[in-house]
Amino acid sequence: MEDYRTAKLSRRERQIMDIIYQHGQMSVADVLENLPDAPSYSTVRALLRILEEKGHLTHQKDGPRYIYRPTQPRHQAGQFALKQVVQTFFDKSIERTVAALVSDEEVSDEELNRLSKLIEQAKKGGAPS
Amino acid sequence: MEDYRTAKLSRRERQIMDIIYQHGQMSVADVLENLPDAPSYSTVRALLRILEEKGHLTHQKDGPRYIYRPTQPRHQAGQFALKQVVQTFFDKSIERTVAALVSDEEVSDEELNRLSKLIEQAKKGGAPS
DNA sequence: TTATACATGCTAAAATATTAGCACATCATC
DNA sequence: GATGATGTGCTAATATTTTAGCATGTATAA
Repeated sequence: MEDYRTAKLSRRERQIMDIIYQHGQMSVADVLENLPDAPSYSTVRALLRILEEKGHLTHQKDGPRYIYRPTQPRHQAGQFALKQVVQTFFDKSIERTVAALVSDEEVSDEELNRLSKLIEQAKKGGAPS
Repeated sequence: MEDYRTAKLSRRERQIMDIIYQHGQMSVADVLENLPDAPSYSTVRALLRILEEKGHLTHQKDGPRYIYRPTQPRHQAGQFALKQVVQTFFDKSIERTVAALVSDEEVSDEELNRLSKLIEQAKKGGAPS
């Protein structure tokens, strides 16, 4: 399976994929609403059709309208996307990436505690170094 | 300042920005080597010129040749890119993002320990919840 | 049932991105 | 200083993306 961001997607196509991944599944009208510099309804439909042809989306019917969703599972696409960011901006270092995550936002102590637990669990469960 | 992934960049333009962010700075030949489905030398030069016009790159001379580097600092671009991935694939949850980071790779215990320290420091130094 | 709103199927025009080619400059080397 | 290798500046053709429009189907409500 391939990262759709590595795939040969055009600007609009990528925008649409991002939006649909964020929301899970969407109708044409939903996509149109969430698309910056929104083009026409026809335009969005054309792009969705192309993305389906390329294998990145499927649709099912919901009454008269189509509901589109990604073919690749969200968690998998997320792993790829994350990996690419880590590689591009953080020298493939998970540590630097996490540092950026906890420094940027105002992360609550509560959330930091949950992160600690998370890492403790990884220590127990994960592969030995 | 804006995320260059949100900006109106074409497929090739984005590829090039990613490659240059990853390496810091590059000559035309360097970019060409690292570009998938490599086009011609002329093509790469044209794209670099466009990216410079759009304000995403600058160049300086290194003897006879141009060395290109991003105008936006890497750490800043990284923050934006990371944020977008967190929003698109992990419901804006830092916790889920970190979970994905430590689950995907074989992360060493050593690295996990460093992560623990990192988070402890964030608890002390960060803004109170 | 019939009119209306809203959906898709298909086609084609317009805009943009992608690419290559030619002319000219610059550096290193003989 | 001539010559070849390797740069850039600029221009134009090609391919792709992006867009809209018209014809047609389908659910809904009067």
